[in-house]
Amino acid sequence: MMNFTTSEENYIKSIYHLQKDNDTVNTNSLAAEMQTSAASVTDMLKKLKNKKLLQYERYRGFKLNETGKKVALGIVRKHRLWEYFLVEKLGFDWDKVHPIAEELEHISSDELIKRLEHFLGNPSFDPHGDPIPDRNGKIPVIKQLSLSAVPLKQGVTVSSVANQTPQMLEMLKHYHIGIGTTITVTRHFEFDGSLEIKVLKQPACILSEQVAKNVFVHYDQ
Amino acid sequence: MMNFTTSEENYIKSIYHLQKDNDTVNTNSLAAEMQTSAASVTDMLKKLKNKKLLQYERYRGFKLNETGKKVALGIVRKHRLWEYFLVEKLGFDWDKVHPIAEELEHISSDELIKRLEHFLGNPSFDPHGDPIPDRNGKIPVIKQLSLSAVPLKQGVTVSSVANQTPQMLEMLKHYHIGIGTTITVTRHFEFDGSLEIKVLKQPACILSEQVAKNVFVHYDQ
DNA sequence: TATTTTTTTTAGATTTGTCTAAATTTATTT
DNA sequence: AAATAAATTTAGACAAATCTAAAAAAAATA
Repeated sequence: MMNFTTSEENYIKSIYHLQKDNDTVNTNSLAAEMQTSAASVTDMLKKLKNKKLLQYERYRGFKLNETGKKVALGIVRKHRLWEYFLVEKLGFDWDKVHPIAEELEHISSDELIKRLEHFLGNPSFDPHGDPIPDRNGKIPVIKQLSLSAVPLKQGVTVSSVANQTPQMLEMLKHYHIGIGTTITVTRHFEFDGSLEIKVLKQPACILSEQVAKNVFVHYDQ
Repeated sequence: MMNFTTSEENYIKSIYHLQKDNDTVNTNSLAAEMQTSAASVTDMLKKLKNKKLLQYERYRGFKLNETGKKVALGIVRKHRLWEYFLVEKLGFDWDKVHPIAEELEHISSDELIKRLEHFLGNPSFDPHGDPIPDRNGKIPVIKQLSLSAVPLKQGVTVSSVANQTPQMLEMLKHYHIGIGTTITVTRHFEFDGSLEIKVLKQPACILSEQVAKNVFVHYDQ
């Protein structure tokens, strides 16, 4: 496989996250995402097109092709394995690991990642509940729904968090909500969509609809 | 503390290794060490002098000042902690970890290194027997001597290896010699300075003087 | 000591990734 | 459909890290 600079890898990763369900990405949104200028994005798009990682017609937007997606998945895989390491082995709080994993994901050795994965016990999900692609880019899936859609008195387990800003993670930590936390929704307030929930060993508390929409869960069995 | 680019850090580290006992370093030897041109070295020296990390008068050689040495020790510390991690936790052979640690040593988080050190059990020596500086740059010392200077029939333990080229490490692996290996010198051939040695559970073998000089040991007690 | 050799530095380019400002293309609104 | 606004690209510049070739300084030698 080819080698990429840290900067190229960061662009590839951001495009991957923006295009999600295969939507075409536009220059300004990538520039905003990466906190850079539209001109810089255009410059990099030319390079990545030359390296045959994306479809791109000027003024027409762009998206990663199959090769580009594979590269992106490799980076995402490294990022999430390192996050798992930082939380599970080094004891970091889950809301502190992102910037460190942003650096570690660019370490190039494949052998390192293979061994790290094995050392960690081949985890399928990172500390935020995001799936870790396997060596072939295959992503594990679980059936999950937003906490805001959960029926009353139904025990559910938190499986991932959509908005992963430090602000959100800090807030969830305050409510003692993390991946694996078991939650029961006790009331649903029609007025503003807020929820009263119960976490084991914690007093009942109220979550705004905005928060609840970003917390994803699966049913306990 | 200040931040440095990967390139600056690599120069600082190489100067540190070359100046050893505080000798002045010259441009060509640093260029050779870093496999770059003398002109590039001069360029970088100007930058590092501006950042007040070294004494440098043109045409007169250079050496790290106290600030520079502290920075260097920080990088060496990270390198050796990562090597320890790679060997002890991920199961790498000791002759394979250097290039990976060269990348990992530039990851910037201090908190990461603090936690990594604790996770590893605060090791004092890396897998090649080199001392790991502590958070304040203090380096642990042990009394050691070259295997070539060990008296006959005296049990000694390998504590470090001076020449760490892949070739040397490969060779020692072949002889089943590593850090912590117990060795007894059984004969000393005057003719070429070679040694006959005995490693536990291994047949006796002959080491050239060149190899023996690079293997450092301490007495068992 | 004068000359030659070696070492080091400077001068001027090159590549990568970035920028601002201007030009161009596309989209939106009267 | 013109005119205006928004999005995108191009042009030209800059900083970092590197290079080669030429110049300058120091060291070695005759």
